[in-house]
Amino acid sequence: MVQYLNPPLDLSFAALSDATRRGIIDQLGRGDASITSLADQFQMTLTGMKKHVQVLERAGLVVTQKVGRVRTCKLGKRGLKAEAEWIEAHRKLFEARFEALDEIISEMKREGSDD
Amino acid sequence: MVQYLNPPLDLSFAALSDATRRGIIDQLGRGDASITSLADQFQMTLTGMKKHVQVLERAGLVVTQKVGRVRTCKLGKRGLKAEAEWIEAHRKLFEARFEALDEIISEMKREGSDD
DNA sequence: TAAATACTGAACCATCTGGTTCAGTTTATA
DNA sequence: TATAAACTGAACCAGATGGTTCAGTATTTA
Repeated sequence: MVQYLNPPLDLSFAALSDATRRGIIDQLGRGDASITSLADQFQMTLTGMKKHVQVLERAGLVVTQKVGRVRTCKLGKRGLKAEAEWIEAHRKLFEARFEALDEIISEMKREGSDD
Repeated sequence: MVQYLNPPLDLSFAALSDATRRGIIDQLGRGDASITSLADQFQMTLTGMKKHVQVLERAGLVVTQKVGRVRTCKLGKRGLKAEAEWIEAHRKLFEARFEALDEIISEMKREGSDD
């Protein structure tokens, strides 16, 4: 058996699998925001929004800081590097597979039906 | 409120959030495989593996075809384009944010403490 | 044609998810 | 100092997830 463990990828892909959370990232790209303002924008309770932000925080995509009674959320420095790398590496795998198929198909066309 | 809906991204990011499923993609990059061979490699019941493959199939990342009693799994033509695009677009957002911060910091250093 | 192989579907299970409400606590503001 | 604002935590809920077992069906193979 082969082991494929990468907890940070698990957490960040899971975080990105929800449209609201992708929207929060979008929003934070336009400027830092409080839990309240995010909750307003996404028409959700404060508690609900807090949970989403926590998911993003555990994935390292967002960092928060509480000053006074306001918790400000911003994009994390960690960014999406690891995710981009996984995706790009595997895009190549996908493409390589199709090239291999294309070769086989061309081969078959050249030789008639074989194998 | 803003609406951020993109069902395919939901499905594919969710599919990618599991290490076993990322491993299956890895494996299919090295060649097509039956449910049985995947179940062996990942030490899982056939039924369990079938579910994982179904998740990947619904996300469009894998296609399968049953010939005789064997179901062969291969990487889907759809690939990871949409996912790569989302990630790249948002990596830029992350970076832009930090550049903005850097500017503010430099500004503050130049002018002493202000604002 | 009998036995083995490969899959499939239903049912179950514990845990996680995406939301809620309600009852606090802490911090500003009038 | 009383009230409002912003958050927090616990508890609940329905439904999804990641696995399992068990009982089939369909297809090879001996």
